[in-house]
Amino acid sequence: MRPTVHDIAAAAGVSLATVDRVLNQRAGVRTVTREKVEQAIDRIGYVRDVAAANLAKSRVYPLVFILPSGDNSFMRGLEAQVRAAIGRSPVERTDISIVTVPAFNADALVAALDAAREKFPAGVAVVAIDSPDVIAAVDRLRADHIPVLTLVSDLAGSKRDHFAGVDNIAAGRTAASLMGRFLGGRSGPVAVLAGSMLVRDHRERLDGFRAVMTENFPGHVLLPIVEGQDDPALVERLVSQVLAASPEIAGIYSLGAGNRGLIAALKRRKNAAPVCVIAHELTQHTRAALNGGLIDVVLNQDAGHEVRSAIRVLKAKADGVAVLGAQERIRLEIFIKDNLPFEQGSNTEMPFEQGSNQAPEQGRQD
Amino acid sequence: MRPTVHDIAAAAGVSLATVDRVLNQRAGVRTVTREKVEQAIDRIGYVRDVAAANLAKSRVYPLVFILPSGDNSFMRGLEAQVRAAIGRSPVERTDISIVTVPAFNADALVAALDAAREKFPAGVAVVAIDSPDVIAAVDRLRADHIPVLTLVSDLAGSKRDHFAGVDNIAAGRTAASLMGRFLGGRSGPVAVLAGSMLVRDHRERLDGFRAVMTENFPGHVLLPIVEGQDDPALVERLVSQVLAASPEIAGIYSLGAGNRGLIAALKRRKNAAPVCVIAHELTQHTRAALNGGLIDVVLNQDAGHEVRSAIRVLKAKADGVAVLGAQERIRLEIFIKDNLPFEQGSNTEMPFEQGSNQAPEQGRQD
DNA sequence: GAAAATTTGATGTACGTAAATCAGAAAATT
DNA sequence: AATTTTCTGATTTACGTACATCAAATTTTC
Repeated sequence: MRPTVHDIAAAAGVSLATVDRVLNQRAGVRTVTREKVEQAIDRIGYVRDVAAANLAKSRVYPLVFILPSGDNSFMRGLEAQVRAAIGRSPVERTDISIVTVPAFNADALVAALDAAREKFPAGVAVVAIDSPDVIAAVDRLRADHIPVLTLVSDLAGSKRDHFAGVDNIAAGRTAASLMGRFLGGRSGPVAVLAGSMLVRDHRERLDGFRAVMTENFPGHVLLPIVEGQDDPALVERLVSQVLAASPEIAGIYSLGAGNRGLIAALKRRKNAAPVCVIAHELTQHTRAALNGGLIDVVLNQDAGHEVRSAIRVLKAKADGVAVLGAQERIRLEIFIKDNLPFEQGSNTEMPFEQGSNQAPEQGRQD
Repeated sequence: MRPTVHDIAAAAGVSLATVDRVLNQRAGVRTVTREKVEQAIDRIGYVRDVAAANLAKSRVYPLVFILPSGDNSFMRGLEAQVRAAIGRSPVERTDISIVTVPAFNADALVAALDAAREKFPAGVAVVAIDSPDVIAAVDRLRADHIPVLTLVSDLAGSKRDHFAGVDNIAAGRTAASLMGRFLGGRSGPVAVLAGSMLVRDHRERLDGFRAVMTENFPGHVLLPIVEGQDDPALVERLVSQVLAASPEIAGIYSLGAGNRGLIAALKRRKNAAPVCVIAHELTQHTRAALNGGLIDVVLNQDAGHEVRSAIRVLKAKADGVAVLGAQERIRLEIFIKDNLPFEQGSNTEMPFEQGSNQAPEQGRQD
């Protein structure tokens, strides 16, 4: 049997009330007594039963998610995952609010972070823009002991507690490596399409891509970076211009969003030499393009996993408990036509029949 | 506030005791009363507080993991992950026992399954061998209402509740697609190295690989399948023979284990034409070979994720509650030299200081 | 060495559910 | 209508922790 607070009391030779004072750092315990209790705690290997503690506290975790607004399938998918988490709130004891701010606007983000701070939430998750003002705003939250987690794009130099997102340098390197090998002997320049150099994830992807291309595939010239602001309409115009200007183009690496525009531009480009296209984030559009052969590789981060991980980590940070590092690693998923997962509709297995504890007869629908 | 059993009682106009009888399907409730209660339950949207219920029940989940024994890095890694889960037992309320049986031995597996059944565990996870006897043994467990989960290799035709593993047909297809594209213009036959055709995961990988190779890359002849029994020593002998017999070989797909032997054989093969090598499972050996350029791609399934998912699913099945399908999808990870994750040592972030609920000062070591 | 301040103990209630007991009410059977 | 059987209500204890209150013991201060 796992030791309880009573066992601590007995082991330390003190009363339950004193154990409670130590465990929950209440005042009024002499240092000697506190040490006696703490020694007993790790002597008998006590670990607080978080479930029971939360029950007693009627603990809820008010969390704030700050996401960019705008017409961006990936971010809207991310928001949908947060909404799905809101649906699980009663079970997970969370109270999640979503705040959207204009994309690539540091001032708006700072305002949102400061507004969140006023409400003293148990944690804040934010898709960060890399700027000193944003770093300062994040550090203000941390100064108030509010855990902060960066989502998708990190914020180096800040005091944020955790980053839930992929290794974007590795993503860029992977894209370059696959691009180079897929192109094989073919020659021709390669275009890189980004959203904005203001966000760290885009910069890191570019750095990784450029490093591997210049080192391992110097035969392919990199065309000047195109910044499409993650906006499908703008992306389409810009890509069309690039394709017209460089008809001998061999590859395109789209490291940001707005791929709808990229795909539209590619579709209008008939009877020309094949282009190797690598894009980020699996959406209905990139999925269709992958199946249709317009895109060769999609690099993806699972938004659902990111959101669930973010919530787990923020709750753990709020409670001051450790997180399982391996579990919270966000994988860079590589999709080609052949390993596309089925589109998931309703994604629960074996719906729960209220009030039934019976083992189900069967349930095989993976 | 989330509704409780008391709210059900009030809403249905019955007593708490009756609500309890309905919720836990105890005898002695008239059908009309039961229906009245059930209607009240979904009218007010009651969801059982699993944490409180487990607390009241002092519930523990005895689980059995049946794994193949033998000198196989992947399986030993899987076992290590189960042991790690045993370390978390007090927190997760599990009581896990590990049973190892000789690999590719259906009779031994059946015996282990039947032995597990005697102990009436809350769930059984098994790395399945595809055979009618094993299917029958699994179905005997299910007949006793014991949830069964197949791990790594599935068991079609059985009544198993869930499969925790990757889509192996997609894995084979992915390997073929990458192989074909990496080979580019180069010609030459491709060798396939398997463990045994007795396990379904190996067969499915082969099927997927073969399908894409013959359809999209008919220029490459597939050499006869080599079965190395996942045994490094045997694999080394067999691969050396193949390399000697077909010096013009262009690619090798190792879809099973025992890659230590493959790597050793490749190392001994000096100054010959480059071979594109795709292998499964990231171990210290394949990782080193990937970094060293001996292997081009490693397809992987995260053993830690598989084990944690298996435990979550078995607990859910034992309680008859729904599982989050998306969360339990085991990803096929594709590793090339450029996206190898850092080797994880101790994998917890911010060790918990006993008895402290304080927010930590900082913690940035991703 | 007495008063004041601090520390400790004892005890009770609460969180939401499970499980048991026993008395009483309502049905079904004769 | 009386009896048996089945169903329902009321109440209590428990799980492990949090939190509050008040009394008693100990230490500190003057």
